[in-house]
Amino acid sequence: MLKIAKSVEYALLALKYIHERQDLDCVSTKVISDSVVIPYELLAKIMQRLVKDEIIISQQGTKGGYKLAVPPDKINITRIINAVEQKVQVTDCLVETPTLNDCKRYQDCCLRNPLNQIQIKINKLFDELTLGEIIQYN
Amino acid sequence: MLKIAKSVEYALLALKYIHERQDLDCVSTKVISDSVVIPYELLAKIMQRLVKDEIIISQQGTKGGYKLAVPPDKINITRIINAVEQKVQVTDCLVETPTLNDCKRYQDCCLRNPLNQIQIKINKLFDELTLGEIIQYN
DNA sequence: TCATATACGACTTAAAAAGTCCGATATAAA
DNA sequence: TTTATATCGGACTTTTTAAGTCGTATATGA
Repeated sequence: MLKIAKSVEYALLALKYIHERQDLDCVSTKVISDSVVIPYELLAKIMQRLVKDEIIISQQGTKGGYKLAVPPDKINITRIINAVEQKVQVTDCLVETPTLNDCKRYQDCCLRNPLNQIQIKINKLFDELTLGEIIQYN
Repeated sequence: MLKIAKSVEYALLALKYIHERQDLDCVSTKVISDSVVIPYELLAKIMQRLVKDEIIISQQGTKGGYKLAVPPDKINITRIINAVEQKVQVTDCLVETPTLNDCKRYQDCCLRNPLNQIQIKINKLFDELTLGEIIQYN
């Protein structure tokens, strides 16, 4: 439990790789997937999500690829997570106005409140961590 | 991603229920599963794990059941989580001396270090939260 | 116009979580 | 001492989610 999705790890690794190759105009999915060892098709999908969220900029066609849209220390991990994953919750019933569908015992669920506190604190951890801090290792 | 296992939620709910029924000598799995609405067989397994970790005390046979082994504010959530779940890690490769089996890119994995920092902070959140604090709601 | 890219959706497979079943042992009470 | 009601413990099945794959369309530099 409490596991970070592979797609988030792959996104971080790919973003690091792109940053290291700033000298190049852009880096292709193929090159990244070969270098970092990430399944090509999967990485391709992740890259597209990062483009949508304007974390990277794409260049289509031959000699195409991606480059960072923002310097690494201006991007926090929350933004990357949200770009790549949809369900990022400690428990399912942490929605504004839960119904029986979201929380079987929503009328007197003693867990929702404290778990929400946990959720807020975990979110804060990722808010305060930037891509720049991650990629400084190694 | 980052989801808390149902078994942990069930454990917390069950422990709360037992605490509320301190007046009784002990509470059976049947009564808890009916009251809190948790699948009986699943809860039975969870209760056994809580016994093994000496969070609750069991009384076998007719009129048997469980009671808390310790007051709720003396049990932190980490202990409950560890009793009930085995794999509680942000990423798989957070082991002492990772091999290629644990981490495909362990030789120059730039993620292990920062993710471990995250792991430590999340662990701290659960260390500092007691069952007493959880069950005070509602 | 061709080779090499990204874009996007649908699909399949694999792994993990959740839930079930079964046979055993313990024990209070009839 | 028998019976009903519990816990105990492992194996198993089902469901859900995550991970990975495939196919087709579009863009673009050489």
